[in-house]
Amino acid sequence: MEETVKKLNFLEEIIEDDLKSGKCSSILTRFPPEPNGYLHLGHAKSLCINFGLAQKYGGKTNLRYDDTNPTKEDTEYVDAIKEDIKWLGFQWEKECYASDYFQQLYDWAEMLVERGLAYVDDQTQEQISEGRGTVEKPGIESPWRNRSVEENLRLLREMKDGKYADGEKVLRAKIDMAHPNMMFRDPILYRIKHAHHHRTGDKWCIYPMYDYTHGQCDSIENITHSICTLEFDVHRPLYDWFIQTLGIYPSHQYEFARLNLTYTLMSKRKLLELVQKGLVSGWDDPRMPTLCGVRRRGYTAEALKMFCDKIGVTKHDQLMDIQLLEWCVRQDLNERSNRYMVVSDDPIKLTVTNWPAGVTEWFDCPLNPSDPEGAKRKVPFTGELLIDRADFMEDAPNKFFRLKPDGEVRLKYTYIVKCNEIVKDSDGKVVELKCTYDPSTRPGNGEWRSVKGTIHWVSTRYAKEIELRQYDRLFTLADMSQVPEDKDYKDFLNPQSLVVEKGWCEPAMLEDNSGIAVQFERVGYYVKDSDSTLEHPVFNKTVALKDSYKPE
RNA sequence: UGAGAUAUGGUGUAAUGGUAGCACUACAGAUUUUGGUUCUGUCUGCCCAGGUUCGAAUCCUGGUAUCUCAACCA
Repeated sequence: MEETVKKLNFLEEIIEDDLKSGKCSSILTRFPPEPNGYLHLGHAKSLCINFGLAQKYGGKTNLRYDDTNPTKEDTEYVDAIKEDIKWLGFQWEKECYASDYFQQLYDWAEMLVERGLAYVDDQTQEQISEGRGTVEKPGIESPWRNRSVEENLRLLREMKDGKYADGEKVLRAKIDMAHPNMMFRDPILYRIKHAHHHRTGDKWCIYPMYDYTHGQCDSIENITHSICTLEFDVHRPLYDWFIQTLGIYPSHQYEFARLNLTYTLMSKRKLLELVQKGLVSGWDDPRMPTLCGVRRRGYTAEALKMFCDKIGVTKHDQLMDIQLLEWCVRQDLNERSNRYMVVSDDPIKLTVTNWPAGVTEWFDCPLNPSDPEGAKRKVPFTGELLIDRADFMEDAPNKFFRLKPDGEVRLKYTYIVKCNEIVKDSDGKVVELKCTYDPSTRPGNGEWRSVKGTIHWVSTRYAKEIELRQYDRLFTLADMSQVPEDKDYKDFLNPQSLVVEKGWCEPAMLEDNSGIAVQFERVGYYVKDSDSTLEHPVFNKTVALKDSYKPE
């Protein structure tokens, strides 16, 4: 009866070692989004790691906006990011902004200039790029590299004071133009941008670059473990260089593999393009992999966290099968979501010929069958019903368990009916089924009788018309990070990703505000009522039935 | 002959010199008032080649493959 102890991932090992060795007495992590877009599934992983680790080891996490590029950032994003983090159930210790530290960062820049470790470069962007060399060829030094400290200081101050136009000059660190790590070939520290910043307004016209900012911000906040994705691996030596050179609190950077999902685009830049070009209705379009998108689609925070827990934390690239995410969602929703019966699209009328005219019988049906004694909803049964067209088949194969001529089927939660007669229109299309019900099969009345099939139904008298939206994957290419060179990622947009059709539901569904939906077999239903004021995510009913039924 | 990182079933993830395990997927069966859920079973795996060792996914040597880096983005 050994308890299976969950193994530590490599970050947990590092933290436990640091705590044990006394390198730090408690941990402080940070979540550092740039407010230039909405959070997506990839961020969920980062969130779970940064906040989760801190929670596990009794530490804290700061929310820090990496807002060093005013031309791309906006308060709209700042607010949306907070909302998404809260929705996931995480609480940050301090809300910080890189822009809070602009003055400190600038003072350090002057210090570097004074120590001969930074200079103002007058080259154009193209010249700088050329001078940097390539991964295989060393770069060459800028002609401005050896200006005097006094001149550099004067120029830097003039840059700050707005004397120069955008792009005219930059401040660069003076390290090594032949360094094997490209990051060290005199990285740019400051560039001129006469742009309005969402927080500092017009106070600054020079803005620090990421590499010059991130480590110092971590250090200022005393972040013990700065956890980011793998592509920042090559930046780490530079991260350390600034901290060492400045002699400030030694934060350390650790990297993990970012999350990739099959059929899912996870690039903020491209998601922004989808929004801007109107290919989706917005960042919260339920087909988007954004947190607000999947939330609208009915995914729960618990499911996302379960998923993040399952995918682990490693250092090699991962392409997760989206089916694991969907499994987590079903797993969570299966126990908690309310279910209702819905009939979709082009239904068939089912008349119960031996049902007394005008009579309605109300059934108490469980909202969730995993708790049969739990909360109930009232469902009206009458003599005229609608069923899904897919639930009837005239020439049915043996394995078809639903309604067929002379066959029996249970109308979920109510009676067993038998199909006696098929009514067709002039085109031969089935328009009505005349059935008889067996009163002895009423649940709770005597002995229980089993039939092979159970189908959903709604009463024509009480049914509410709704809009059924069926969502599929937005993209058709399994690995969206591997779009072929000659193709545009938008070439792989799935035209069937959203199918809207008419449907009818039982009345109780429209009174439900639980906001919980479910998705089965990669297809989810999302329901809007006719006056379009309420959106009701709903537990699907026959989607799985239809999809998993394979004739022959 | 640039630097760095990483290699375990189809996909992810464990193993810290001692029986390669778990989850998802797929397939098969049982149960079932949703063809869902649940339960049971099956299929596939240590990048390659040497070496050390009684014993190697793990240690050593040499290969190979993949990813990241040449934005005044983060």
